[in-house]
Amino acid sequence: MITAFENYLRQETSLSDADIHQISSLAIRRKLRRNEFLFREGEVCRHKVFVISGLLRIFGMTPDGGEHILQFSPETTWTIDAESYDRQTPSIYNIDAVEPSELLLWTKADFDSLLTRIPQLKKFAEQLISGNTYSGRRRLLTALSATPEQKYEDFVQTFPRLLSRLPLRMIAGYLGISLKTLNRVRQAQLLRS
Amino acid sequence: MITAFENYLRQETSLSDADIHQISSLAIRRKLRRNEFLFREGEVCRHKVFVISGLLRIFGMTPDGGEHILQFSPETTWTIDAESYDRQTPSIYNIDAVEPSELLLWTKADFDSLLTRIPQLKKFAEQLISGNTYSGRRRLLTALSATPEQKYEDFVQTFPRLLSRLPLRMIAGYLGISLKTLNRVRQAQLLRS
DNA sequence: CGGTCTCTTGACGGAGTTCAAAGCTAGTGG
DNA sequence: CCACTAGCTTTGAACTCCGTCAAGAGACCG
Repeated sequence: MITAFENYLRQETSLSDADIHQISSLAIRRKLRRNEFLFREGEVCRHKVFVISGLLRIFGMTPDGGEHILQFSPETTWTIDAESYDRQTPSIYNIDAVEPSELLLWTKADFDSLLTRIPQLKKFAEQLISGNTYSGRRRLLTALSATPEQKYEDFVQTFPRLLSRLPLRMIAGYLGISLKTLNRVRQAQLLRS
Repeated sequence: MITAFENYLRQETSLSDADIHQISSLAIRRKLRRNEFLFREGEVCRHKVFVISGLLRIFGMTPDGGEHILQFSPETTWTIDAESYDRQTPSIYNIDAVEPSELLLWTKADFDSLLTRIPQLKKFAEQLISGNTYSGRRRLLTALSATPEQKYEDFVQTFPRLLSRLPLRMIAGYLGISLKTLNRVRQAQLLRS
């Protein structure tokens, strides 16, 4: 469990074993069942979250119950509502588990102290945040300009691994199209091949 | 011109006059005419940009010539393709001037050295970047979930000052709807009041 | 003063949404 | 481990709303 996280750090960073140990020693373990919420809109996001196994999603809800998904977080990725976490203000998003998941959590206080003590960790964290910002921007452009076909094609290219793990209605909720349209697109794609 | 920038820094930060002077002494002045490009997709974004006066936009182009606008930058704001700037890779976006504009530019080398020399500037820059990321995320949610009416209403609330300065086709390009639909929405809104 | 860009409007076509029903799958609980 | 059920997928029909095409009037700039 924890070793999965430590291996991840060894692979992705050049942190020392001592540092890695220090980081994971402050982690809180947590499991989520399928469909269980990590937190709901209105609450404050109090933890950094690393997904060891499983799959989370962060999404917003419309008054009529529609779910619009901003991001999926499969194993060996981080997730969080950065805005709520940084400012400690109520979040407008929800996070729940698409699959049964194992998580590591850090309180903001703990993680902040790690960031000051381990500059290399800070640099790594900043890289991750930047990458997230960039892909968010690309995604906004796609949302504004692409047809449903292009959106789906884009999704398949970007997340081939997730395709089989997600209910179609979530893919639709991620792409911002209706389930019906998603089916049409997939139908058309089958005929082409 | 430059004083406008220095006043901005005095107001928004607690930087010393010496620091402020150091920052502005490395700035390059630049003017853009209406519709003039700051850079085009395929080029590398080599400068930090502060808008003293005027109005810029950053946008992506579709093969058929459609312009999809990611962000407007009026006076006393910063703009940039962060992804291209940070990694020094070709950008997929364009930046041009909606109005005649006066800019300050810093090369990446110069600005990086300022960031190391003036920690407070670094902190300020990080705040700006975060804020940008957060609003980008909120915007993605809107793009995915809102109706044209809601998108327009949202725009009016968020940028009341920009409304009269922008051609309608750019507002449409920002909201991801057609000019025709935008007109319909505005028509309906007139009738309601 | 000419020309380009902008805004507005109309008609039309079609793509996407909504509603509904049916069969199937997979997760749950006994 | 099996049976049941809730949820998922697929499909159809009808409709709505948005986009495309087109034309004309007006505003602004050079």
